[in-house]
Amino acid sequence: MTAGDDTAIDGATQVAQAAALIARNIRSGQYAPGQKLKIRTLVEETKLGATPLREGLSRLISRGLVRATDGRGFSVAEVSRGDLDDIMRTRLPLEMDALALAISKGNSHWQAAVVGALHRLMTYTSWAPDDPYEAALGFDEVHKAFHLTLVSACESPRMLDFLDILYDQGFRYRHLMLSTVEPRKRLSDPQRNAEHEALARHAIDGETALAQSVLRRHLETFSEEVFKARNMPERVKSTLTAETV
Amino acid sequence: MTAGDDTAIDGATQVAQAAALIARNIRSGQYAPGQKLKIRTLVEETKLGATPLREGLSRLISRGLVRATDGRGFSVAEVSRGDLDDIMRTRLPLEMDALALAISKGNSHWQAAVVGALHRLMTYTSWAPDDPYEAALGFDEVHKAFHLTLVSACESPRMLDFLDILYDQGFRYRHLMLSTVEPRKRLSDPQRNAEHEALARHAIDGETALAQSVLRRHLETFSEEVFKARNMPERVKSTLTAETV
DNA sequence: AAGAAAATTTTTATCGATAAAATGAGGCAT
DNA sequence: ATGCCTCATTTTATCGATAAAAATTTTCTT
Repeated sequence: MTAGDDTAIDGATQVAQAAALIARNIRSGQYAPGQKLKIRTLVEETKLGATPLREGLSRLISRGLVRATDGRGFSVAEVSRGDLDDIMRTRLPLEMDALALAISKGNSHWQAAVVGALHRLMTYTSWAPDDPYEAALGFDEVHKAFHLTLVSACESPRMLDFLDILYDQGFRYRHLMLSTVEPRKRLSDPQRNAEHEALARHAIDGETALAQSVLRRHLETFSEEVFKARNMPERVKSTLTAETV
Repeated sequence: MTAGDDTAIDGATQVAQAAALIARNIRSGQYAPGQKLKIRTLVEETKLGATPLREGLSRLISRGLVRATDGRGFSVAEVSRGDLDDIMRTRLPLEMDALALAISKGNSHWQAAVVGALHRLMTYTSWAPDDPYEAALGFDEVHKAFHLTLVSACESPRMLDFLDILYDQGFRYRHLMLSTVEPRKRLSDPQRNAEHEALARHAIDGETALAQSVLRRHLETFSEEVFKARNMPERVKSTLTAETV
């Protein structure tokens, strides 16, 4: 229950520490969706000052993890079925395109990296930490690393950046799901694993169309996966209404 | 030359004002690429406090307009030919997909909005302000509004958000170009206008494939357009190197 | 006169205090 | 009770000051 574990990412400035810490606590579900983030409370939890904390929070806004309402502070971004669908729908064209680019531009160094990332992902359960919370966090990292490595050769900083943001947003849902299902089991879903393997193989073989079709299925089924495990509101507050335009 | 015009976006909090003001000055080229943004100077230019300014700057980081280096402050994001290519390359899959979605989901209300936005864009020169700087800024708004309206019916807040970010980043290049070429003329390029018209028509007619192919050409030629007008470094500093992954 | 070291000036990052705004709790008339 | 107003409390947003870190200039040594 202690939200701010003092495993502070030190060396960096306090603002960076604050942003990293808060981001991690949001991704991991430590800070619940919708929860208010009062600076006073945060100052006590973390040993950071109020000013750096505000700034750290500000930096997380356009990463979609934090919401700021003028005059009434910060809060954790909400979650909903529709929101997860939106994340995956946005990932789809970006990641499909980045994958195609990566396959066409990737050299042997990239191929080696993909093989390595896949290996770490497949064998994760064997070297994961015992603590289930830490294990889940570690899995996220390995899983994210795999997908990012796969597209890393696309040579587009922006696509990689956007994808990074979308992964971070998506991982919250996995954690919410994991909190009900037995962790160990979920971590090594044979179906998903097979997809990861196929994805890596096709990519390395230069089979763009095949790789893309696996990726598409992989992304399209994710929403279902998560929500058959846990019930969640279909819609939530005003996050998704039209005033965005 | 006075960077901080006091036409402050008031009502909102100082942080919001700061972010809006700085964003505008960066987009318009008022703040040059690479230029250092010292808070002390900004405090004098704008009538805002140091704390809100820092926070405002922080919020612009993940929008790609500002860069922060731990311990040595903020600076305006660099520009380069490669960077503009990256912006357009990232826009391509996102906007193509959003367009297809919008066409399939758009109702008559959306169609009306598209017609309206197109009309404002085509007739802009006739009602644009006399001051060339203001005129260029106004054109950006109308142009951005057209493209956003076109995809607005896609029902994906994230795609719209990402596209918004990419437009903002791209507009800097248009302004850099405009600073050498005679403004009036560039604003009503018949070639681009024809493309905008075709785009709108196909979209409204439900001709997804046609609309997409026009959009693709429209995006792919933009980089060339800009750089044949003004010379620019092919690459710049370390913005595009591989350490992003 | 060149280069290293020291001293000075800027500039950044952070703190603690405070005004302004929002929230919540009683009290009071209907 | 129900709705409305006032007052107390919490919380936010902002300021001014300061320690720490960088950049710049000066001084010293050879």
